[in-house]
Amino acid sequence: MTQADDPAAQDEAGPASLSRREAGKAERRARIIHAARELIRETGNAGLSMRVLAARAGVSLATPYNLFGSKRAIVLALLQDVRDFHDRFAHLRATDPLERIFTAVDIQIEIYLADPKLYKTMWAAVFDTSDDLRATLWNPRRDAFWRGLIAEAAEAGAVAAEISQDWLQRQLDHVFRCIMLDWVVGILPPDAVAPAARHGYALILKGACTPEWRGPLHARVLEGQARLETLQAVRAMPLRRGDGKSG
Amino acid sequence: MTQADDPAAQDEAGPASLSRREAGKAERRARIIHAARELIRETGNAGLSMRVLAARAGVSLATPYNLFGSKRAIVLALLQDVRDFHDRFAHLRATDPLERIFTAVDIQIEIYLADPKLYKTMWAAVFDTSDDLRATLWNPRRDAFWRGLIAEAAEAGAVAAEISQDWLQRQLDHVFRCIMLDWVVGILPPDAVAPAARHGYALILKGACTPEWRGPLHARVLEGQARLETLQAVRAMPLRRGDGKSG
DNA sequence: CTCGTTGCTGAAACTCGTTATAAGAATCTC
DNA sequence: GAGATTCTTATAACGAGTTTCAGCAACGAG
Repeated sequence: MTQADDPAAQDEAGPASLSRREAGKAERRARIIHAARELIRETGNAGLSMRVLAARAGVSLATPYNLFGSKRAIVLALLQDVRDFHDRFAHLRATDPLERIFTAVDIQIEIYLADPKLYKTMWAAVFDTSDDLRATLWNPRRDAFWRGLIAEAAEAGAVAAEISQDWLQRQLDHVFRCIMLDWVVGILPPDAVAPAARHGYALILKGACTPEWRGPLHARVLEGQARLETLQAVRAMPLRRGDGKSG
Repeated sequence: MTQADDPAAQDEAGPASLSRREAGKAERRARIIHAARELIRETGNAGLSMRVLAARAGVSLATPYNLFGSKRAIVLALLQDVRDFHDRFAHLRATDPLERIFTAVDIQIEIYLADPKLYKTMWAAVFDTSDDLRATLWNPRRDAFWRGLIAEAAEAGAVAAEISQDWLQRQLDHVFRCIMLDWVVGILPPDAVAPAARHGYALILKGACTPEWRGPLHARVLEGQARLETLQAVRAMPLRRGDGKSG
């Protein structure tokens, strides 16, 4: 749907300065990434074996290891170009600084849920504790983005001055990550992801806000609860199995 | 499938009621669990291979798979007997219903941090998304315990009536789990785990509490921040400076 | 005691991620 | 263009988790 095969999307600077050797490597890298995305989309998490990936990318088995280091690094490399998110967020104008935070969360979740096979695999790689690749994910840009949103909210007087913005962001991130994890393993159904995230964010932000913002945030908490309960009620309804897919 | 549902398999209190066959299985199970704990304590996460484990437990390689199903199931089985926690918590008397919640968190963290090798491995297994074993961890007892604490707090008028206790508990759990994850992968140093958890819990509970409890919870948020900043300051201090407690 | 069942053993095999190694091709340097 | 460097390729191998299967010992019931 997005730029699935866009090899030029990853080099941001000097295209002419690349030696031929480096250009070859970059092209092989792109082929591997492309093949990985395809394979994950086709067969899901389990379908991505390094041997199949190498064959699909038209390289030897050793090459992905030379260029990326490990399978997990390849999967995490897919996460890099989520700049789609920043584009979509840049187009957004909201006066309410807290509204901006909630919208950012929504956009992010929408992107992930639109391609479950791919992003479930990627988030599973995020929660992999085996090797030491967290620096890849702890993107400074991503961090800076959220910290900026919180700083804006603080400047607007929504977040209390004595609250540590760094730790506020971390706690929000905890909620987000665990909700993603629950989605990946199937505890949380897709349509509950956004409400659950909004509920958690509202709860934490309500704990960190100035008195005059308590009302709106409390309303958001209740709204999140209401949506979640509606979903659970629908799901608990047993016999209403009217999802006959014809064709 | 075969057995797979033997609720009190590890309980050695009732030997008479078990048939000899079941007793043998239970004893093998216990040996495997024991060997697993030993091996993890000795060599850490990576040192636990199924072949070594089987040899140490004095069983064949196939037996752990017969009795548990997978390596991950064995590691998660270690998590079952944290009844140590319930014992320690039962001895505790606190009038403040929120104080009880924070103390429960502290006790739990204390148990985990006291045996890092073992519990880092176990928590890593919790975050493993490969197979479908979440039911093992989503212990109904554990859930009921926390839900009970929150219900007590609600009865005492600390948690607002219109707040969903189920989702409040889930959001608290999100913070707890992600903090554990950050500890496992090394993002969060051991001495920051408890303050970070208290900070997150205070923030969320403050977002869910009744007006009269805002003050104490706000104080807890600030206290958590202060402890975290102290730790960061200590850590940022280069070591050539006299580290001793200069009076 | 006898027979059928249960389930462990031992060994082999399979898949997967990862590494090692030798050979050879492409690229850079002069 | 010749030599040196760098990287890919092909293939084998290792160790890991997991499965399979024949053989056999222990167990439960009659």
